[in-house]
Amino acid sequence: MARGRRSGEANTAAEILDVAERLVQIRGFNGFSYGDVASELGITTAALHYHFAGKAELGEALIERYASRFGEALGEIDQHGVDPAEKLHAYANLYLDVLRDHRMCLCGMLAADYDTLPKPMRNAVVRFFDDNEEWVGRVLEQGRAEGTLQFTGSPADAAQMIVSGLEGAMLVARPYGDTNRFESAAARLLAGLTDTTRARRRKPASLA
Amino acid sequence: MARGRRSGEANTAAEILDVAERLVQIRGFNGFSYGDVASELGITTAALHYHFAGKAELGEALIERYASRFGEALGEIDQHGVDPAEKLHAYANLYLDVLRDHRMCLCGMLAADYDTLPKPMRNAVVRFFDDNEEWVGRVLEQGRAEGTLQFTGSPADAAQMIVSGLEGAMLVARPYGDTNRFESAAARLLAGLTDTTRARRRKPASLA
DNA sequence: ATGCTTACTAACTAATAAGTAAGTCGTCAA
DNA sequence: TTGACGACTTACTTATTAGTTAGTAAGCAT
Repeated sequence: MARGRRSGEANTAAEILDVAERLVQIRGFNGFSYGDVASELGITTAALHYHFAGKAELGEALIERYASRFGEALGEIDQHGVDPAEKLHAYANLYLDVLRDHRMCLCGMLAADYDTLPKPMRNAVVRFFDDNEEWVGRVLEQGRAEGTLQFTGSPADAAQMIVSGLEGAMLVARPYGDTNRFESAAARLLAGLTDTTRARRRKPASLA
Repeated sequence: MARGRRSGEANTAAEILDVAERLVQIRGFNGFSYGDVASELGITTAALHYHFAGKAELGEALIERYASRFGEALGEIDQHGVDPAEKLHAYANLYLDVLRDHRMCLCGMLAADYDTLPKPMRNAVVRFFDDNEEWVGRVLEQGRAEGTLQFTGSPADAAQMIVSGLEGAMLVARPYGDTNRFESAAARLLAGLTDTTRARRRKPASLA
């Protein structure tokens, strides 16, 4: 035990990730520095460089951990939630929990910063969305097969709208500091799939 | 005339806003510097400070101009678009035009950066969303009155979902570099309002 | 022609940024 | 008990940041 020298005695790498994660979710990847993280933990920036070679590597580790936790949460929903509609609500609640912490989704924030990110981080961000959409798509497919969910077009397409809709609802809710805004938008987003009075087979409306 | 001394002879303040606007939309407010703008225009950062006291003031001017242009575009839709459903599609196309330029909505981007913004910029960002939601809300109200648009709850609530849904669709589409992603999500978002078993075709507009 | 204003530049500064090299201190395995 | 290792710190460097100060060239009004 007590492998470190610091008072807290805990796993410094994990603490760095905790602080950096919160800062990215609140301030964006270009809105925080190694100095911010270090001073909050009472260590030096050199210590950060010891654990994570650079900001790029820290960022990668951040997404990796976030995605894996998110994946675990999805697994838990799969185990507990029976009804696809319930699964979707549980999924939206994952976002709500983040928002309640006054945070943006890590990857939603990084999507905004996308053009400034190192390539490995970019790839990891896209993978996060891919994985999420795949999971939501499977739930939608299941719901349609069971007859409890209705939507037009492919499950993948509908999943894209759900995921990006939730991300957008978080994005806009934060400036208002109002979780109700998110809850209302999320509910409306999902209502379109569970409302049985909605049309069943309409032509795929096109923009423009 | 020819009040400036630079070769291009044009309005430097407007050029600064043009460059800064693009940089914010692509890289975020913390992802560009006075130096970036200045070097792109072939002037010094001191010249930027002459026109805009600081980054905060530049940011304010950016939002003000963007919001006013957006407001003009909404006014044009009001003049030309008869049908509320068409208005909504025209509204979504405003976003699509931005995305085609590989940009995020200025205020969507600033919503991500919100916690790091000076207070005047924060207020201006919220005002942008308020104005947009108000406009969309009015269109929804009109559509419901005409019977061409259907939705539950208040128009303001539904407008919130539309606006944040479109912002999210832009946010997520950019990492994929795929405007189709946005178009598909936007169409689906609006389909929920126009697409019911009752309204198969839009009826002739009885109101302007 | 003189002075005022506009639109800048050159040349700084102080603060912060990420990153590096070398050394220190405690723990553990042999 | 020693010496390797892990987890740091001290003390830097180099680049970039926003911002300032003083000066200057050109045009305009009087």
